[in-house]
Amino acid sequence: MDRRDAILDAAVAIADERGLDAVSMRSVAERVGVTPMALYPHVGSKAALLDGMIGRLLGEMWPADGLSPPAGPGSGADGPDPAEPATGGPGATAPGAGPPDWRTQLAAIGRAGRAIARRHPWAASLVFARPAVTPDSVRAIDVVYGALLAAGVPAQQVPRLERLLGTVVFGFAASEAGGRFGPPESNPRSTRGLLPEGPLPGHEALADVLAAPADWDAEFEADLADLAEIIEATARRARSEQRRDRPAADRASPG
Amino acid sequence: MDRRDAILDAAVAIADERGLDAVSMRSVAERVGVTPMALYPHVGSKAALLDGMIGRLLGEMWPADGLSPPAGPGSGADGPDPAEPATGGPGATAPGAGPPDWRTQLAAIGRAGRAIARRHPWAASLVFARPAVTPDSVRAIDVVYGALLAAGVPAQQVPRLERLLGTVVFGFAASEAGGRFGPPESNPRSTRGLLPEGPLPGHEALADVLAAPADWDAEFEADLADLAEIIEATARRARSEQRRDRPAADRASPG
DNA sequence: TGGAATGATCTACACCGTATACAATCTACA
DNA sequence: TGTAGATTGTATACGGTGTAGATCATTCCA
Repeated sequence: MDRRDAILDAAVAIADERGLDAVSMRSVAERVGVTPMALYPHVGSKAALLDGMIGRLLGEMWPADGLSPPAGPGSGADGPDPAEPATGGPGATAPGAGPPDWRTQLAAIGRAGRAIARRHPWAASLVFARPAVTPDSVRAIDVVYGALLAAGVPAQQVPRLERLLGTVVFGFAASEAGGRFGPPESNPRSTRGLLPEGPLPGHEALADVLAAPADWDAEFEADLADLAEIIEATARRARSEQRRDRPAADRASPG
Repeated sequence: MDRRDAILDAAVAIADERGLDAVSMRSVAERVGVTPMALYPHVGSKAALLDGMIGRLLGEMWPADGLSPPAGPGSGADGPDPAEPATGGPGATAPGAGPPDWRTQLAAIGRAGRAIARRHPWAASLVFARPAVTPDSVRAIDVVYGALLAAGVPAQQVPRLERLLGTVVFGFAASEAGGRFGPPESNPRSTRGLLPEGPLPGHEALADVLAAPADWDAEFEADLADLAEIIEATARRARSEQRRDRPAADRASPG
């Protein structure tokens, strides 16, 4: 194995076990069995090491060979794969069936993203904190592009919807991991949680709903369904406009 | 002014000027004119200080007096308010007009959130990194609840859609600030950007679109419009189901 | 007037990222 | 086979970090 990969693995393992703050050049070096300064020829800097860590995670999603998804939930990623609601990999297909339709494909990609973020709770916020332009992420984005095009989304809108999808998936995961979604009363470790003084008509009207515990799996699925609805509406709108513009002609690329 | 507020102001100012990494107990203390350890009785710890900073920002959004939005674009938030595309405050109304409809209200809240995140680029990622349950954020959430209820969203779905809205707005802002959206070639500060080896059919099919520069303002507006569409579809669905369940009766609160 | 509480200070500790200088090992070519 | 060059690891050191601990000044209330 490449020395760089060993370093990245050590860093990911430390982050999983003791949190992202525990990832220091010294701790990683110690785990690899080397002096801190020995890491620099391989990773360049601490920031580049963090970049490499998220790249490594996206590598879990699309192992190495291009577009094909992993064979199954335990295909050598990083240990047992607990409690995934639906599919194993981002593009998982029943063997022998045709190519998956864009809905199941996008939903699977979204679920895979959240699954990774749950396995590595430190990752989601990193995705927002630094540009993600590693080869692995480019590959992942390309698959999403393909699914959106297959759904009939016009090319103009595809990059935007890809970004929106990523924002929702990783934003959801980051909120889950960071505690943004947690109710205040479950977080009594500080003097926070004191309510504002003014009236809160919205909260009062929703008292019943807010009292019930939330089901995050269900909420994520509902968000995915809403995103699919957006995609479908966009495709539908494009189809009707195209029909109106050119009733029965071949389409030429504009511009 | 409370000493705590002065500390928070100093921290925010430092983050605005020199980035979040420049916010240290020592730098903040120096700006306040005090020893580092003197901060601890007021803010507790560095983590709590960061919490307080994002609370302070949400305080910009809803100044102090409960639900009423700021009177106009320059109503004393934090100085001049540069380059806002549409409205001034989250609930801005033309004076004398009726209460704003939920669409403009939600759009204004979203724009205000993004505007804050642009003024303080370090903030958006912090929102994801730590739980946001300050009094100010509770107040902000309450306004969103009200708008969603006014749109006709059933109570069951209101908290989820509020979270989805916040995820999209802050996720967009964090991506903008963190560089997740930036094209790789505009980020040449490292040896990243090397493309994967396999084919990228999606990118090839979208070559024209990807070559054009993106308009982030327009993209944000499009995302807001899509969210509004989701909200409307949810409300519409709920109305039709309700009509089917109780053909001509007064509605009683369920549960 | 006398505690007690609060706020601020000083010192110190363990840790951080990494610049710099140097030694060891491996590679490629004469 | 010998040697130059590159690559990889080490040792040391510097300036920075958050904060525990002890101490001192001020202020407020009994």
